[in-house]
Amino acid sequence: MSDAYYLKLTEQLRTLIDQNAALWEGKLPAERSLAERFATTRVTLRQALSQLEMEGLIHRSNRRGWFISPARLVYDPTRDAGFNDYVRAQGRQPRTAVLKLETRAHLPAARALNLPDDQPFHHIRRRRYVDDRAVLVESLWVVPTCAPELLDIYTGQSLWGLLRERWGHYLANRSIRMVSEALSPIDAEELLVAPGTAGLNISRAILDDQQRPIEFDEEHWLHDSLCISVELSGQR
Amino acid sequence: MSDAYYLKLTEQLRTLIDQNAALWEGKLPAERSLAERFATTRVTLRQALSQLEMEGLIHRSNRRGWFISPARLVYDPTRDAGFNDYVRAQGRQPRTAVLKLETRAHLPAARALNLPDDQPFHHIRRRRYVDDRAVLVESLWVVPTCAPELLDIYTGQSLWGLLRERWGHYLANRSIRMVSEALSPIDAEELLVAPGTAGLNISRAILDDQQRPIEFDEEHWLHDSLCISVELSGQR
DNA sequence: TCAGACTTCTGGTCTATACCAATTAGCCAG
DNA sequence: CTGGCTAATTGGTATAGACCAGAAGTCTGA
Repeated sequence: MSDAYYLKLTEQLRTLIDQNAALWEGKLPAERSLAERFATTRVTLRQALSQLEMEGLIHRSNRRGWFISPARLVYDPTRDAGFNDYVRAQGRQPRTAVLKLETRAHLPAARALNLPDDQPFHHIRRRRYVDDRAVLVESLWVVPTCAPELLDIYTGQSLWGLLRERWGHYLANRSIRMVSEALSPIDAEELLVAPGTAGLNISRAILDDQQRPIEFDEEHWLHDSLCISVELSGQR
Repeated sequence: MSDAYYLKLTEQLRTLIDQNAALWEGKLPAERSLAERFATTRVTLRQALSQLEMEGLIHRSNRRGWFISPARLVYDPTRDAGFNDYVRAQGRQPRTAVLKLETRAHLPAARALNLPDDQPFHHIRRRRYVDDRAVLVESLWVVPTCAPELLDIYTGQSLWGLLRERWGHYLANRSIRMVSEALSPIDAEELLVAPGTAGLNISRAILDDQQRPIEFDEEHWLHDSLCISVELSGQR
């Protein structure tokens, strides 16, 4: 049972990776050569690699091979510090690419904000990077009356900052949901990973201090690239 | 690329499961019979099943086969409502089994609470069930001076309730961390699943209102059995 | 020097098969 | 009906080999 070869292989690979991380510059040797080195099949080798992938030690990019995963980004979804700020605060390099700007209806957003099913939203879709690795894609659905000219002026900055400073919205009530998932083919492609890769879905519904709906957003993270951290003090 | 057969198979299985959920009483047919039905190999069939497993639609128990996963439990790790309470509030049946009671040092707990490495703790290890399915194992590490006779009187009730009511502790400062993981062989065995199954690690360090360390705990959940939900309002 | 075509390498997918060990189902005796 | 043994079933693991398409590296000609 627990004497399965692929589990031993997993351990051997783990130490091998530790030792040669610098030498390999973050990229593992080809599967075929690793399989040969351990005198096994690619199938079994891949089973072991998948274990390490689930642990978050390594990951693969498209068809380019296996890479050693960098340290996880620490992220507090309850704070509205901008992505750029807290990535830099951890000594990493953030980047954002805007993938889509449009206005249309979206059922999950409508449901989450208690609006009619055909309610239109300003939709922003963007991909975020840490040190040039794409780690998440997200879709933001903003109630148009809260930010009328949003799509004309948006160029990749912090949306919550805009909502607060330009339109004076007070993002008072946030309802946050986190679920592990398998990335959809669409999300996976935008993140340059295989469809079905493990991910984490974080979505928020945001209302102002008078319970008026403002925004709904949905983030799809690579599971190995973040560590969620929440600090609570005082009340209750 | 996206025309892979196992992805189509995944979709076919998804609808097949939807249709026959009641008929099968929660347990899928044998892999060999499913593979035959779809005229493919067990290898490919298992690849498709693994996809659905990652999505959280199905799961497997030990060597007993594939089962349809029940709805996720909604869980707010920032509240200290007892497990039993919120499981019942969702119309499910909770159960707890105490696996171990001991006093010893534990490095991660000491680190998290800023105590010396050799600091001893009262250690409680328990397994929790929802509707008779084991969904998590957890270890609690309590500073002995905060609850001297804990191990003598503990019989499976709410630990936080005890700390509050019996010893008058005010659990004011909580630092929570959530990370996806692959379940260790030990955790996996205690949950009756295969080693390396996808899981979610939730750990908390708890201090009182004067920053005195009280407790550290670490939960290992099956990834498909929970939906984390946090509600925030007002401040900031 | 450089863009573009060609070749090689490599990961992604799939088939076919086999053995083991744990679970389950069936059978039999008490 | 029950307890225990046996046999069939089934999931977990592993081998060996194959093809494809994308990525990377190489060569060529302008």
